[in-house]
Amino acid sequence: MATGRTHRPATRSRGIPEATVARLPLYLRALTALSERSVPTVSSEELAAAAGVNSAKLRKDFSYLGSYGTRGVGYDVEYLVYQISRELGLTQDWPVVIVGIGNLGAALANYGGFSARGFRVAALIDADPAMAGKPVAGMPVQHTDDLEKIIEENGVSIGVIATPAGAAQQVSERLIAAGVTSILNFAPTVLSVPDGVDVRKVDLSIELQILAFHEQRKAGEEAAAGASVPGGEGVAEVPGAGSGAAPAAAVEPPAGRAAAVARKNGPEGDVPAVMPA
Amino acid sequence: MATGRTHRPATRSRGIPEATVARLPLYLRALTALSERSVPTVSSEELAAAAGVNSAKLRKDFSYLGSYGTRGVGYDVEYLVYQISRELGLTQDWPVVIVGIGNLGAALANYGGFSARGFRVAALIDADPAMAGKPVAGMPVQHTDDLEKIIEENGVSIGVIATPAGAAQQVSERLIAAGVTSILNFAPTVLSVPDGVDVRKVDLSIELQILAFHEQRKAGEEAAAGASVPGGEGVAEVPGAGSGAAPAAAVEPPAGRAAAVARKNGPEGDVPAVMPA
DNA sequence: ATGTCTTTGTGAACGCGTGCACAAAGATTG
DNA sequence: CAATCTTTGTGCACGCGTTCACAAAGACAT
Repeated sequence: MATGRTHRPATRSRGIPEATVARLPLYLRALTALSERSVPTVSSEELAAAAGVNSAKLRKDFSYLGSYGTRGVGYDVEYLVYQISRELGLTQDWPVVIVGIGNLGAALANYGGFSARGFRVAALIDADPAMAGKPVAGMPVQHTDDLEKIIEENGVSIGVIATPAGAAQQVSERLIAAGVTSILNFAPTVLSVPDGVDVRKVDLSIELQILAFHEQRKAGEEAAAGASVPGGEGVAEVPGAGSGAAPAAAVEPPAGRAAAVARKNGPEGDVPAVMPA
Repeated sequence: MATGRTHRPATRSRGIPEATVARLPLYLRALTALSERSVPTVSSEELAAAAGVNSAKLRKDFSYLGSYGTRGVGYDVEYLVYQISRELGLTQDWPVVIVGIGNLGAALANYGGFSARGFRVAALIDADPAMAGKPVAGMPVQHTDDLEKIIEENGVSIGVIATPAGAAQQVSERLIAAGVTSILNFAPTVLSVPDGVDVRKVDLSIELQILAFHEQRKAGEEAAAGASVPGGEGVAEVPGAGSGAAPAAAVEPPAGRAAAVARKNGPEGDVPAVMPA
């Protein structure tokens, strides 16, 4: 999953553990699918399988919401859909703004999943004057100058940041000053926000790096365990055809402990692309 | 953060806790920024602040990697950058494929963060024949028919799925059969994969739902605590101008316990958009 | 009405992650 | 070389989250 956790640690909300809250949308999705197939009831076992979790965990999660099941039968699908929706606040309409209409921002604006669940894109905002007025996803992009006005007029409390990293902190401050109290941040930066403001982070490159870690570990284990293909430097014609991955080129050797003290910009030369990692 | 966790629970890899691994990319980013500014060393306190974590946590995290600091001084930036890069496997080149070149897939292809950190987009794959050959991010889209061939020829072990929900499971199976062992899934579905395959999930609508939960809770607390604005149904002229959010319309009342048994498609009518939630 | 069978709801144990607080280590100064 | 000061590395305790396992509750059959 590509979701980091930037949350106040404890503050168990109304007794519902944070971990449980994070799973409720998962259950809701599975239940919605069942509802569409007109399935009247489900057991914890079935629903857990559909959501990809342990059935005991699911039952405990639901127990925090109340006793909504019937022993010997299971859970009423429609009823549970409503209860979870209500608990998550999806029975309300949440206007959101997307700031930063680049590749990602435009994709988010076009993403159907938002409107499908009670989230209404109230406005698209970008700092580029050339973007102003341009329609994206059937909606004219507005300029950053009007950010505060837009937030207040629409009663927006949730903001999505899809700007380059450099602009994210400042944008978040303006959003918060205007009344936003929840932020979904796609920019690869750590946002510092005052207490009471929730930030959730989606960072694509971090997710890939975590995968790379496990991938490397797998490759290492494999090499260590089965001592097959012993010819270390053997010329592999078709690299990794089949199982094991085949990393292509090695990069940048050590560089010596505290050697390079004042190097202007190391060989790792991160020329910041559209959105630097 | 917008990252769910779909991971084998324990299996502490080589003694490095999963939670630590998830933070390493964060440290790496902060360190890279310092490196670019030619800062030679940092204390755990400074680096922790830059990464947005507790300094004790950071030191403990680094202790899993080894003793790379110098007491009384701090950590050598360049050296630490290398060590973390190596630990994460970023000193290798990781070819990835992106499957599903819709709005999101195209945005991902254009996203600079990938190539900036050792991840090379080896191919873009889409099931739509009309897309085949079309250039996206300076690279021709290839058809799904060639998926296996592409994976094997390029030694790809990491796949990114950005297809509609309905296609994701099947795509994952083909990727895995062809040799992919790590998947970053943007489709709103629970993928079931064999042991040994890592899946990380990025789900935009889930992140928003979690924010909505907290947002609702804040609004509730506010209403409960400060009994100001007592006129429950009072007509708010400018909704939520300033602090509290202003949810607009209420949706779908209860529906009565086990009443609606066999409803074809509830009022929640989820007409699946481009990417259904 | 009684018994059986299914499935929930939860008490309890365990393990991981976090954060405090401090001793050990090394740099630096006199 | 000794004293002081800074900062790391970690032992320990605490709390959250997960999982097991089972008693209680209700449906259903007889």
